[in-house]
Amino acid sequence: MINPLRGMKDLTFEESERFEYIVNTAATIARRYGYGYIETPILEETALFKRSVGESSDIVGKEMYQFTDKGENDVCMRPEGTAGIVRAFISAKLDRQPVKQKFYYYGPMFRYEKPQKGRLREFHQFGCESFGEASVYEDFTIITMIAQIFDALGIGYELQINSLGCKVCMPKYRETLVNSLTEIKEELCEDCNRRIGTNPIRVLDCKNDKCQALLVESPKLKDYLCEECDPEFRKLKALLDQEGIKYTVNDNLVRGLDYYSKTAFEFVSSEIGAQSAIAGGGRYDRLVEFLDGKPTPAVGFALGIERIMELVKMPEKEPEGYYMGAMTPEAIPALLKLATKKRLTDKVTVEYNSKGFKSHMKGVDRANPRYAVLIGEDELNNGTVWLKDLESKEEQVIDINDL
RNA sequence: GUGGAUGUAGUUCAGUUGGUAGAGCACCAGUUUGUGGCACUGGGUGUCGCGGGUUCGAGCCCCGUCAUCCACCCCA
Repeated sequence: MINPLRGMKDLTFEESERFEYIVNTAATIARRYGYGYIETPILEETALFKRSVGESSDIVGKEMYQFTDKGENDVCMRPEGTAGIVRAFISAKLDRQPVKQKFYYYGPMFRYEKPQKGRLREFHQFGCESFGEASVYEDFTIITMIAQIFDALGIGYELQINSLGCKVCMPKYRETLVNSLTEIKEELCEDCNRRIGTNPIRVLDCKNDKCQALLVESPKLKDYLCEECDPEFRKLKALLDQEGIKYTVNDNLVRGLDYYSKTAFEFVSSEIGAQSAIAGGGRYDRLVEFLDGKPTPAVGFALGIERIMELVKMPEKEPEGYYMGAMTPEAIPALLKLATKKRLTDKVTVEYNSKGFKSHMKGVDRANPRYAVLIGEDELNNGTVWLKDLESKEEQVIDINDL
C-alpha cells in the first residue's frame, strides 16, 4: 500500500468540508474588501524566495523543497505565498501603474519540517496582499478584515501587534542592538550568537529563558521608532481601540520573514497546541523593490487553514435533495431519467441496486435527503412514483411526470 | 535536526508469567418486497507497522527500521 508522504494529508468528508467552508468564508469577506482572486504557480525559481523571505530565515535556510529540474533550473515548491504574488504583480508590470491592487489567494505551501500538531509539510494558506496603499489605515483595515473572518467562523483569538520600523529607524536601532548584544555575547545561546551576525532582530524572539532574562535590558525597538513610524503605530492602536478590537503589543513579535516592516501582527489561539499562530502578516513596503519592481508599498497576511480547521464550528447540515431507489430492476431506467431531470436543480442520490423497502430506507438515512422517491412494481406499471417528504413525514403516490 | 510516547479489525481499544487474537461502535445479511432511525438473530472483515533475532512456541522479550502523535526549534 502506498501512503501519503510524511507530513502530507488527504482531506475527505468532514475535513474537506471544513476546508471549503473556511476558504469560502474568507474569500467572501475578502471580496467585500475589494480583493480579487489571484492564482500563481506552486513551483518558482529558488532565487525568488532567497531574495524575499531571506536566506537567514529557517524557511529558506533548511526547509525548502528545492531541486534542479530537467532544464537545469534551480527551483522550489513555494514555502509561503507572498513572494509569488509579489513576483506576479511585478511580472504583470502592475508596479508601473499608480493603481491600487488587492489580491486574495489560497493553496498549498511546502516546508520540509518535522511534522507535529498544526505543522505539516504540505499545508494550506489563505492570504491577501494589498499593493500601492501606504496608509496605516490599510493596515488597520486588513486587521479588521481578519477579525471579521474569524468572527464569521466562530473562532476566538488573541491579536498581537508590533511595529518593526522602516528604512530610516530600523538601521539605527539595529546598530544599537548589535552593540548591546555583543556585550552580553558570551552568555547568550548558540543560536542567538549566530543571529547577531545574520539577523539580530530575531535574537529578541529567542525562546530560551536564560536569553530572555538577559534581553530584558536590551534596547527596545519602540523607543527607536522614527517620526513617521511612531505616530503611525499610535494611530493604528487608536483605530483598533475605536473599533473595539482587543490586542496586546508584543515587542518581541518580529516575524520570521525578512521582508516585513512597520506594522506586524499575529493572531494566536490557545486551543490548538504549541503551533498557535493562526494568522500572521504585516507591511512590506520594500519587497516589491527588492524583487526589481518600482517601489510600491504593500501590506498582507496569511492564515493557516489546517490550524483553523481544528477550531471552526461547522453549521449544521440541512437535509437536501432526493434519494431515488427501485424495488424492481426494471424500474431503474425510469429512475435514471427522472434523476437527470431533477439534477438540473437539485441534489440527487440514486441507488442502482434494486432492493427491499427497508434497505432503501437505510440508504435514505445515510444520504440525508429531504425527499425519498421509490419505484416498485405497482408504481412502474402505473407510471407513478412513491414520494415521501422526510421532514413532514407525508407521503404520496404521484405521476412520474409531476415530480 | 533533538527528545518522549505510540503502532493489534473500517474505527476506538483490550490482550495476564511467552501457548497461534478479542470487545464496543461501524459495516453486511436476515427477521420484513412496502414504512426508516429501535429491537432481535447471524456474519470477523486481521501481513498484530515492517525486517531480523531469542525460543519447542512471539502480539508480548531483544535489535534494527518505518510511520504516527506530542514537545523543542521554527512558523500559518
